[in-house]
Amino acid sequence: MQKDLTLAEQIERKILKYISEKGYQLGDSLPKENELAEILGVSRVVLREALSRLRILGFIETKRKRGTVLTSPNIFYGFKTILSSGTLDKDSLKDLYEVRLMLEIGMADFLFLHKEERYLDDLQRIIEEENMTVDSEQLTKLDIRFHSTLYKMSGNKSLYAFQNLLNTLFATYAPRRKDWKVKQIISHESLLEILKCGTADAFRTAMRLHLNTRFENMGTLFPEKTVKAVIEEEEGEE
Amino acid sequence: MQKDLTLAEQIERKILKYISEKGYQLGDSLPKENELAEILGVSRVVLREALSRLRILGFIETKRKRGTVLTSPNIFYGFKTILSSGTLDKDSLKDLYEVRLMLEIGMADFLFLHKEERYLDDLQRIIEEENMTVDSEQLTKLDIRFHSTLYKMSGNKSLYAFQNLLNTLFATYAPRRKDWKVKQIISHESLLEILKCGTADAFRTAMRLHLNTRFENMGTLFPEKTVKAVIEEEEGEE
DNA sequence: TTTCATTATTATGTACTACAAATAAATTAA
DNA sequence: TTAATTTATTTGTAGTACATAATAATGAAA
Repeated sequence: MQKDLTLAEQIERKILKYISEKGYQLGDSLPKENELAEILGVSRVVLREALSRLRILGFIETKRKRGTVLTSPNIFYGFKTILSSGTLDKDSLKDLYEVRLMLEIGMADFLFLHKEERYLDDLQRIIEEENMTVDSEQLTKLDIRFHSTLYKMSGNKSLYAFQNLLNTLFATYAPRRKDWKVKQIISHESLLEILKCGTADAFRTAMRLHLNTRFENMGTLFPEKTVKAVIEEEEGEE
Repeated sequence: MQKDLTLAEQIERKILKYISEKGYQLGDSLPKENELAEILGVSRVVLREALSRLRILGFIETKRKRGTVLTSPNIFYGFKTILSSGTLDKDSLKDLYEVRLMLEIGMADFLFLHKEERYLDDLQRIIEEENMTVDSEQLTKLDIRFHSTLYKMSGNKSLYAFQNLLNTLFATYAPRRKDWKVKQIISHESLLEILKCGTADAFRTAMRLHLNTRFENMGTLFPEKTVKAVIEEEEGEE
């Protein structure tokens, strides 16, 4: 196999193995660094590098004196760093933009699965606020809140976290056109109406139409897709 | 703000800043560790920890003697580690399972946008192979290939990489029921037919029906959703 | 001169030690 | 009992030394 792993990377896995073997739960504390280093048979420097890697993935949190405690790994931890580093290439940016559109259209079934009064009320309130303002900036905020509420309503926590990341990303990278509100075919009211007494299938169609401006803008937002998506084989190897 | 960042984390950002300021391109080499440590005014240990963090995110690759070279950050690098660590909690697993369903239904528009003969031919070939076997394992492989081809056809490279990860994940965590093939309402043939001369809207509906077994199985695959998705505010802070 | 094997160089990888800093816990004072 | 202070402990940072591996340089043989 590929044994060109650095020691720190090997230790990283060993720690994960150690955690699962010992049956540690979330919130539990690991042995202190000196002990763990001895247990795993490496220097503290290497151990710390391994711990650092686990920390960036959200597996652990460390505090002085308190030690190393297990936390729920946050899938989007590294994701966030990359997004905020500004080094994301145009293609990846466009990819993410597309993914968001897919998700909003594809989440319909789960919205109906987790439909609750409180969410519908929230949406209703947002719509009412929208009808009371003409301020472009305010409308944008309300629009984000509307869609954000949908993500929350989907009952998918990971998805919600993901969406929050993308919101901040596209707020800077993909600003809206001035006329986005005017050109929308399907309004938020219509979407809410379907949510209340329609079907998932109808919602998908409506959402697709609602997002028409986003689809249209894609060409101008991400003009030069140079690499024509020649996807080479990178099947999931261990 | 939150200045409780460890020095290594600060240096991590400083390095990213340094890279962009110096105008380094992909493939370029960074100064060697000793120099960079001096430039940034920290010890080599801290620098190495920062570099390690960047390496896990895919920003850099390091090799003995050759040094540190810039690489394209892989969004799913950390993702992969978490998935393969086996420490992902049930809820997150279910979340990802759901996300995949959303994506397959929501990708319709992009399939029609990037429709090409070669993809349709690929799909056709897979279907023919399916019709020639009754082996359950073989059919599963072909099913994965069919859907994988769709992801590729979406023209979204990131999405395709993501899907490959999920494939390996759910192959172990969410095995199929014996009768999955029998109970499918919409066949691969039908999907292909719609791709050839249908609409995105029709494809969405068809795909939703095609995935009906997946939707049904979700309850049995992920029984105890303990935490009732009480999503606390974690808006995208910097 | 070309080719191959050997040696030297160099940058990363690992280890050890020492001390700084922060904070939970213990202790003392009010 | 409560608040302030000290103590002990654990992570965070730094410096140094050496191991290891990959490249570059050297030299011998064809």
